[in-house]
Amino acid sequence: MTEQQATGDGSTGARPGRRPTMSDVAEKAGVSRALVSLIFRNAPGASDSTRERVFQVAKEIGYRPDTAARTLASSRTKTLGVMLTIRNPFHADLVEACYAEADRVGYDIVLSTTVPTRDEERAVDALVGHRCEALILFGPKTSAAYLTQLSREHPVVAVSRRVPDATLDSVHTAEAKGVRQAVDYLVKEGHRDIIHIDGGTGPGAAERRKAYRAAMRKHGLAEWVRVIPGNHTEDSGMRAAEVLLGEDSLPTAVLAANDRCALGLLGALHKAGVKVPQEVSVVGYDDSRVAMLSHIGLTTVHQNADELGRLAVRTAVERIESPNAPARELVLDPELRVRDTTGPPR
Amino acid sequence: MTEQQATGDGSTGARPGRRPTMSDVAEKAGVSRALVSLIFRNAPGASDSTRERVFQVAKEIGYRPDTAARTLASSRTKTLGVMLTIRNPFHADLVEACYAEADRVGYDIVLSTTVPTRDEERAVDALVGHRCEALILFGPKTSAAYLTQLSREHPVVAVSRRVPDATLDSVHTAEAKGVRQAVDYLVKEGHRDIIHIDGGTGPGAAERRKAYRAAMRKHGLAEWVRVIPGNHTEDSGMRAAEVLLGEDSLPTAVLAANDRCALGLLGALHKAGVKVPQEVSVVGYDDSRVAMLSHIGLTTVHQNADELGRLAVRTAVERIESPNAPARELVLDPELRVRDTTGPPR
DNA sequence: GTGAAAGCGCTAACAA
DNA sequence: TTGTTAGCGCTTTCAC
Repeated sequence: MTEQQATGDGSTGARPGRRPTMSDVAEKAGVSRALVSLIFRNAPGASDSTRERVFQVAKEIGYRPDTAARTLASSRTKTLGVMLTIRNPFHADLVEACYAEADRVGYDIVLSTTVPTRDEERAVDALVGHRCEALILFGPKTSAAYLTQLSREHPVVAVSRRVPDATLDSVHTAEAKGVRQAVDYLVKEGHRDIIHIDGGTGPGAAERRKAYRAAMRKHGLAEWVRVIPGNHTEDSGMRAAEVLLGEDSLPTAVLAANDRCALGLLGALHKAGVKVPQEVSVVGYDDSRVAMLSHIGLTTVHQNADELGRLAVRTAVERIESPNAPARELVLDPELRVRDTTGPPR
Repeated sequence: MTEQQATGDGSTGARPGRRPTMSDVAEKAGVSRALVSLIFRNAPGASDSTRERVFQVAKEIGYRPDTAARTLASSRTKTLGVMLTIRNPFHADLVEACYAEADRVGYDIVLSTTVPTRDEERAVDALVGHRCEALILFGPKTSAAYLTQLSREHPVVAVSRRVPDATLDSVHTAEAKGVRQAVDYLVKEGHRDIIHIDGGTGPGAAERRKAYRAAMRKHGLAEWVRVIPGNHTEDSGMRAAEVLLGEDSLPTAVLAANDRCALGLLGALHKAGVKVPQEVSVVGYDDSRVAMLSHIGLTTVHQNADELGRLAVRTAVERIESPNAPARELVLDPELRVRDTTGPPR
């Protein structure tokens, strides 16, 4: 690393001076503080010309409303809290959809991510601390008990996770249906030795596992059922590949836990010189936009992120408005998207 | 979509009731409010047993400190604001590194992302509204004037973007060095027809473009210089592929704007049946972890995200502590990582 | 449109 | 350890 002084005037301009308040704006614009408040909330009661002048002055002196003060003073924050895992590309798709819908319905969004050093509980605490009016949790892995408790205190919407017997709203895809489509398709192509890499405790994993077993049984393929432990990361795909490559023969098809897992698997297979789909077919799950742009078109079960995000926000807002309405479970249909990583068995 | 009532007790438990405050905790624990405050700030002055009891009670009644009130009351928030683009996988790497370092130095982080419907200015406003003590901006594309103005009002650290003559701190990679390494390597492999897909207004793009031209000239390859317009998304890689595939012959090597661009390019080339690296060599830039796990090992210029994030936080904190110190520019050396998308020309 | 006043839930400083 | 006090910057209500 090299360090150099920037070529500027030798010091940052950042004056530690007092940050401008609403009073400063009011004074400079020659109006009352109440009026400024009203204008910034864009409530009716100020003329257009005054409005404009106030905004102008605010800009000049660099005034920005203080969210903390605003939050504290008003009962409402008009804010939705979203918990996500920043490393998950599918979550990025969801976030974009949430913002779009939140804009439409007049809510702000605050983000809180889990990272290896920051668990879900901390992420949620941050959101609650910011007084979000509802929490939208992307694929929470925490216990059902925790979720239930949380939902007693705040409106909570779980995305991509079913919470059986829940007192909270959830929005997710019909996991079983997606898996069934994938298995049906593979069987139709002629596959029998179809294995599944498990998603562990990841969202939807249990349903997918169960659906895989059921679908295999339905096709009279019970004896071929095999579930390799894993999770929803690229790493688990790579590990699964290691396991498989260490055995006498490869299965003819693999149903990965999700796209990330499939990507890891593909990478490892490629490195080992295994041809996809000629030697092994691989199916993902999610159809996150990044996966779509992967080197090779991944056959995967499409989840409609735009719709999922939109519904999550809509559900959250409706829950805020009617806290006592019955809990709802919104289920979207997935859709198998056949692309280039699948074909007939070798 | 299907909608069903959850199988729970028919209603969310979310009681719209008052949220517990510090006073509630104090009362229930039989101590003073001041003591509770003190305990939650983990300041000295309470016995361990009291501490424990207070936390216990807080948990029971579901109390969480109110960030807004806390922020408003105290002059400091101990919070760093990070602006990112959620769709950018490299930013995910940076965020993780920032959290790790922030934890170490006792700061919180609040995230604000740009999405297609939310520009950088809005993202920054949100951060400032939350009274972040410093702003860390990942690859800001906004004008230098805006950044300069902003840095007059708040400590600002720009990551992955040089701001010439700046009054703000920046942390980035020596772009030119990375590009030079890539071109040197390609030339050594025998390439001459090396083109560059431009990163447009993206962070580092101008430097990379310039360095590409310089490196080509240095090798006496000035007549081969060719820059295709683009940006830092997968899409631009796909578009560039379209352009190239529509011409008489392909270049033998492509230096993509970044990994995402390279990924898009690879996907499109693959679909068109073009073999990489046999027919075309492709080099990315960033070495984001996702790219590493791509189907094929991408040759790319590695930027040390962990170190970049760590330094960004460190710089931000130092700036908060000494607002008038001279602005600094921290430059990390990149490193070419040769993997599987490059080889000798056809 | 103004001006005043109360209060949001907390911090911070003080005296007890 | 306790209570008290005075704000933090804003919203909200009210009379003007």
